[in-house]
Amino acid sequence: MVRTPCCKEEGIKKGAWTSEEDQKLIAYIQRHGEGGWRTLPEKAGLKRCGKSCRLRWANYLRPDIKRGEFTPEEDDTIIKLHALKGNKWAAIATHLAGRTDNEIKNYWNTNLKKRLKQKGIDPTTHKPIISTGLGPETHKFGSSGSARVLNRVASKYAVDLNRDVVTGIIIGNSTIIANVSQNSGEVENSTTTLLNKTSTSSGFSDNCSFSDGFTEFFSNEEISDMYMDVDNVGLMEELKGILSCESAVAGGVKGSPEVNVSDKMEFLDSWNEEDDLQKFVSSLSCVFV
DNA sequence: AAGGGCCTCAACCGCTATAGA
DNA sequence: CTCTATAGCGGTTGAGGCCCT
Repeated sequence: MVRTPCCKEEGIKKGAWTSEEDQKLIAYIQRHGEGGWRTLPEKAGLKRCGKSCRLRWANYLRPDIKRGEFTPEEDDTIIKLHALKGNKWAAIATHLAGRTDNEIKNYWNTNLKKRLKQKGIDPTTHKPIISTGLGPETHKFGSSGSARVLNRVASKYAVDLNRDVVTGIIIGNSTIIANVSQNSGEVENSTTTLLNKTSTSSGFSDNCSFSDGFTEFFSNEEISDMYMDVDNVGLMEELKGILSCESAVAGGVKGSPEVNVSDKMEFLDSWNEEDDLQKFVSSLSCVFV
């Protein structure tokens, strides 16, 4: 099979952009907006292929691009999101305002990957590289587990997850959860319990495993494919595990009432029928949409 | 000062996804 | 439904700068 070349024309320039070329591209986009990359070079008077123009604009010339060093907070977010999504640089970039996928990818490959290795963490699996001899230390009921259960419930009852809340759970950002929680009106105890747990659990601590493939968080179809055959027993067990986890500390979500362990267990004891799960889904007003 | 090795990051390449005819 | 053009993504490359000997 013969591939269609990216740039048909001869005499197309490659390599580093000159400031003159940059100015031409900026001026053209300011006048006509983004898009139409195929025809843009000719119209803008550039001897470049459209793809090259798009990349130059997206990765370097766009006015909203943030320059300079990555902050520790950004580092943290990238590591967490990489554990969650893998090498989905564009998806990761959507969580870092002003940073491009290319920039994040380069930064990961040149800095963060090494840093994780130095800490004894496999940058691909985000698990410790050196075995303790006692088997892998993973948190069954960390935030990843909580989010996984939400996925399973969502897929079973064909509802969509509120991405903001789930993202908050995944990256351990209680502010996101709290904001959405407060905006969604009254939140029942079950929601509060789960959010308290998920927002204050070990989350992305060193021994928390993220090898479960959480890219599915953001597509209900993907979730369904993976979890359609999950039975209620498994769901109930995981939910019970999350809600009864001893390390859970209530009060992680601002403005949420604290929930004590006996409350949780009383709540769980009543969960024996399929429609209890359905009630659970409808009660999680700020998680499911 | 020279040059070799390493690192960074902009840019390219190949592929897939998507829209529209 | 099929085909084609275009956009977008992720992996890879290579120029240039820096550091060390």
